[in-house]
Amino acid sequence: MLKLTKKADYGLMALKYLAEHPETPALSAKDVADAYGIPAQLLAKILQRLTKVGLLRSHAGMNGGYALSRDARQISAFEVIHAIDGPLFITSCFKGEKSCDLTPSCTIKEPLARVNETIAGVLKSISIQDLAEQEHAAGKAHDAQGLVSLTL
Amino acid sequence: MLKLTKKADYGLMALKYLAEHPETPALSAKDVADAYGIPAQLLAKILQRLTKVGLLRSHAGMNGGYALSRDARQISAFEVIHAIDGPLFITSCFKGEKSCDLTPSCTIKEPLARVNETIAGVLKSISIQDLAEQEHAAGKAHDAQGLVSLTL
DNA sequence: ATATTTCATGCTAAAGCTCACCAAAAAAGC
DNA sequence: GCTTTTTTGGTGAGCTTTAGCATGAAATAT
Repeated sequence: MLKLTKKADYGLMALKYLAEHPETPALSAKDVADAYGIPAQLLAKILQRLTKVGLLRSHAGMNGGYALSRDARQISAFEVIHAIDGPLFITSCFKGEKSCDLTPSCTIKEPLARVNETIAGVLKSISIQDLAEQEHAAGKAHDAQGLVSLTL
Repeated sequence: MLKLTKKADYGLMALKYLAEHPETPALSAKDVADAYGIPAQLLAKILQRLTKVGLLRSHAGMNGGYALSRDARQISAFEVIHAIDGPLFITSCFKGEKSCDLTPSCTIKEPLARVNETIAGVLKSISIQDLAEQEHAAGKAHDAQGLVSLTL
């Protein structure tokens, strides 16, 4: 449980791949799909969505493809996940703005909302660049330390 | 996305309700279901599972029902969620022990595993007692502060 | 014994996710 | 201008998960 969808995984992988190849002006959806062995059609849709929200810049035609619209350091994992999977709510209660449909007694959501914000904060603190660096510097101890406080 | 199931919600609500009524020796599934307006049959299954993992103690027969097997302070939200929804994995990659099925190139899972542990840590730091107190002391500033560190 | 309640299954809809197919528009190269 | 490459958009089928219901068996207090 509490896992994100394959779409989000694919999206993160694709952005990481783009971040690792800054020299090429654009990479096609098929290039990325082949590199990771993920379904091309599905990845295409994902990249389209990421383009629509402004994380990617698309270029049609030959030698076209996708490229990051910002520096990899400026794109958080949270943005990617949010763009693909929608708003993240840990409780299945609030599906929008209003609270529980029939149960006004869902007294759980308040404390869990804090948890929600904490998780969001963690994901916001991780950039695509972090994901890309992870591979090159596998096992290398990293000095950067994100501290997240949770107040109940 | 990234939301837990209604079952987990119901489970947390039920345990919180039990924690709020320590005077009664046992509460039936129907009592809890009626109190929150959640389907009784579904809640029964959830409580059965929580009993099986040892979080609850069941008592059959008349005036029977369920009761916490430990102090509410000793039961974490993580245990409840884990018991109901199974192990929490943020990536859809590792479905067990082995990594990605066809893609050995899922270079995302390592950094996300850290996120996973962080979230688990947050959930472990929250007890049923915390949930129960939340209602009585709504708006009251709480001194306890759980600190979770995330090292990328 | 009997009524009440938990326990243990199995089953059926409903929803979401994954993935594939197809046609159309855009841009570059010949 | 035509072809090729690539994005864009719609649609639908197969699958898994989830939510909820129904039913019967075991346990227990009165």
